[in-house]
Amino acid sequence: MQIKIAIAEDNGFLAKAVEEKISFFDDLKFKYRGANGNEFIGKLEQDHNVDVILMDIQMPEKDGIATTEYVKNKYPHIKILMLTVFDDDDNIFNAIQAGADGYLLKETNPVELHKAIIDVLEGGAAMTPSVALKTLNILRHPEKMTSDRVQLEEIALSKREIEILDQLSKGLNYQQIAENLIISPSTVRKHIENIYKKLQVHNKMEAVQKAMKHNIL
Amino acid sequence: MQIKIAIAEDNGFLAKAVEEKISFFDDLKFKYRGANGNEFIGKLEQDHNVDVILMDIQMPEKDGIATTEYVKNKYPHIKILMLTVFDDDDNIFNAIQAGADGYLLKETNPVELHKAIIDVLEGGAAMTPSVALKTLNILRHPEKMTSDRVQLEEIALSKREIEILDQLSKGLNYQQIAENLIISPSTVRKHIENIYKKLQVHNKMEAVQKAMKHNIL
DNA sequence: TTTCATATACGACAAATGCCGTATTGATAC
DNA sequence: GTATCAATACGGCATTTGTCGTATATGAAA
Repeated sequence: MQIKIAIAEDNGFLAKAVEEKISFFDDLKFKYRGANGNEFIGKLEQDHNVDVILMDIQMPEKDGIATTEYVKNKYPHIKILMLTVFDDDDNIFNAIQAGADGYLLKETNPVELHKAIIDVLEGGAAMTPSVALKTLNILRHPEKMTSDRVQLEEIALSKREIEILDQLSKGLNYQQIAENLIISPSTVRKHIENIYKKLQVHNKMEAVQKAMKHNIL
Repeated sequence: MQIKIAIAEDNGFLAKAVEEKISFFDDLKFKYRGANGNEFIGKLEQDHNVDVILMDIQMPEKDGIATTEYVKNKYPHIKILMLTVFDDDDNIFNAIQAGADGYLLKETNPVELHKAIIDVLEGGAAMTPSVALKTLNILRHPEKMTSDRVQLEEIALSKREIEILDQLSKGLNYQQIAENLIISPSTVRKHIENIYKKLQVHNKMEAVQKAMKHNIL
């Protein structure tokens, strides 16, 4: 028996790309697509013999979060995989609250998409590593969940800089960080100098505070 | 460059099995194993040139959670993957709080283990679908998180000390704090000296981190 | 009443930090 | 093919911090 899949996605090109990924696998069958939340729900009401829905978040009329909420309420057995370009905390959190069974980024390759579909049908959850990381971060800072959770402007720290900032936040000094990362203390200092410039701060504590506020740490 | 892997696992057979899984891949290199938390930490102190640690939870002497906490504090750059048979909410939650970068069940096959190792090294998080599901469930019921959990021993800081620590945490220096509290910088320094003694730390960042951990701030 | 904790304050010294240069290499972008 | 960025690395210098020791005043606890 083939797994029946429906797509909710406004962008025609992206929808086609996803359809194509699905077509690679014999056990997957694309049924229909809705170009926005309301249109999709309309089609679903007509034909709800669907196993998995691949849902975009940003859609006109009714967005993916609201649509997920509606569908999960009326057809709780249908699995929903969010498939989106947005991987910010807010969207992830809201999608989970709405009842999504997984959260994938659009760059996900066909094999991973296939695996994710199987995973959710077997009762698990699926997420790309970067999203998994964000859910862990939310779990690590429960106090932030209740609060407003306003998304601040992105601050572009490099991977190395975040690594160093993380160690700074633990109270390690330049020497120790240098040893851990197997680089020279001079380099650590230079990295920190650059971090300060980017965050517009002037000492370790301010840097860590600002980073936490922006959910970088 | 090969990825250097250490294992913390008390059961010899299971440790061997994991070693074997690792040996399938040319880009992975097994370095050493500790049969309990303390033994493992001993070896790690000798040789911390390790990229990823595969950590069991249930171990004598010092369990995987406590060991993870210790390692993450001293070597925050080293990635830790929990590899265990327990997939209950408490263990998952505690492992995440301790700083684990991923949570895999022992039945994980070599290919998935390999992918998980790559994922965490690339800065993501890795988890098996059933665990991912549990984290989503925890996120869906945040009210359970606020409940007691683990209350750490009380630490008796005076009112003045807390006041100073609070300002420290904002990134203010001695001079600024002195002005705010209308006392001499010398006094601020002495207070901070006393705070360090009480918290058994040696710099601002550690003091603030410890205070936050104990809900003083 | 005497001890203890707290808050106040200063001096000295070594270590760490913040801030300014400059410079090379490799990867990515245009 | 060149410009930009990330990561690496060093030197210098003023400031800040961490750790001593010492000291006085006050209120609470023993």
